[in-house]
Amino acid sequence: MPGCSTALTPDFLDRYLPYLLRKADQTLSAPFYAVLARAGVARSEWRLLSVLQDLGDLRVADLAVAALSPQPTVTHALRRLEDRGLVTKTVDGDDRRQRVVALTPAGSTLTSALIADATLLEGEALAGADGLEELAQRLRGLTSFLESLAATAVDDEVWVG
Amino acid sequence: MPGCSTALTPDFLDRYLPYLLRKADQTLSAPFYAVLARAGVARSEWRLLSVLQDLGDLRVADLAVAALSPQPTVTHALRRLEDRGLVTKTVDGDDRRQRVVALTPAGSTLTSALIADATLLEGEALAGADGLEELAQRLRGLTSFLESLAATAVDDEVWVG
DNA sequence: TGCCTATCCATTCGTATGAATCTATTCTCC
DNA sequence: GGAGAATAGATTCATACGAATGGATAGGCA
Repeated sequence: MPGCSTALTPDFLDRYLPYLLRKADQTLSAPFYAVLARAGVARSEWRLLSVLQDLGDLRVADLAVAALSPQPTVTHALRRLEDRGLVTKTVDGDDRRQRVVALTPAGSTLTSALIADATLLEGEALAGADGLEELAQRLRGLTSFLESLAATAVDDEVWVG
Repeated sequence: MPGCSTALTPDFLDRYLPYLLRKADQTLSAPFYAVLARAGVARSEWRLLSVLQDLGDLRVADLAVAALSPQPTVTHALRRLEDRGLVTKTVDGDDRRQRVVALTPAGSTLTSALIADATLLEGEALAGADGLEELAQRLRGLTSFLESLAATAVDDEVWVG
């Protein structure tokens, strides 16, 4: 008999934080993904647009970090957004390797509308849920805790290996 | 001058729960993704394997729901896993449209090892962080809250539209 | 200055993805 | 029991993805 019908690791997922985080994200984001589809904006593109609107002009590398995306994915998405006239890329004056990415007025208008929709939908979905600010605070805290660990680990590598 | 150098929606992302959830997930999961890459297991495949190990044999549709993946993505990934001898698909006796997916012994062994690694890495990363059980509890609560809302909305559609 | 290394971003290229669609099977109701 | 609706999952196909790599520029050092 190939296969085992009994779970050998019961409740692993229910305690595994990445699974819980992803599930909460998907459940919460699902309605907004429909908005994005109607606007013809891919999720990877939305991440770039929202970061640019939030943080202002950025270099490609910083954009990749902030948008939680690999750099080639960012470059590909930027080309699509540039073709649609939503962003511009200009060579940095000081360091000509760098490209500064900026929203165009059209891009900013579209992104503002999307952010408004996202905020509205999030508000609707979370109306009645409590302790959200604390949840957000815990998530920020967890992430910065993990990032500081990673930074330490990198330093160790430099010293040891 | 195309582009606006000032952020028009400052701190949107820092308050937007899906962004915080995704960022926490990626930061926490990064080390394990390296393990997966070494094992030659794609993330979409890992999600299927871990669900099967956790919940036991499942139909394709249930697997898609539990793995948070679209059904065609699941079917594609299952073919790859079947080719590698890690899962089997058998036609259900009662309803011959349904396929029951099960881990093979090899699949179960591999998945157990991956889950052990995931658990270990998670433990290392989170050592020193506190309030994790409460965070997990809040995430489970948030997700089930959102799911119950969605169920209500669907019911409303049935009654109204 | 000239060379070596590091960094930034673009490009290549094979693979994964998922919306739309199709086939097979089951259910419903007359 | 037969027609039509509903459901499970496979397939198609255009596109996105991202690991690996390349080309261009900058920085460090003899």
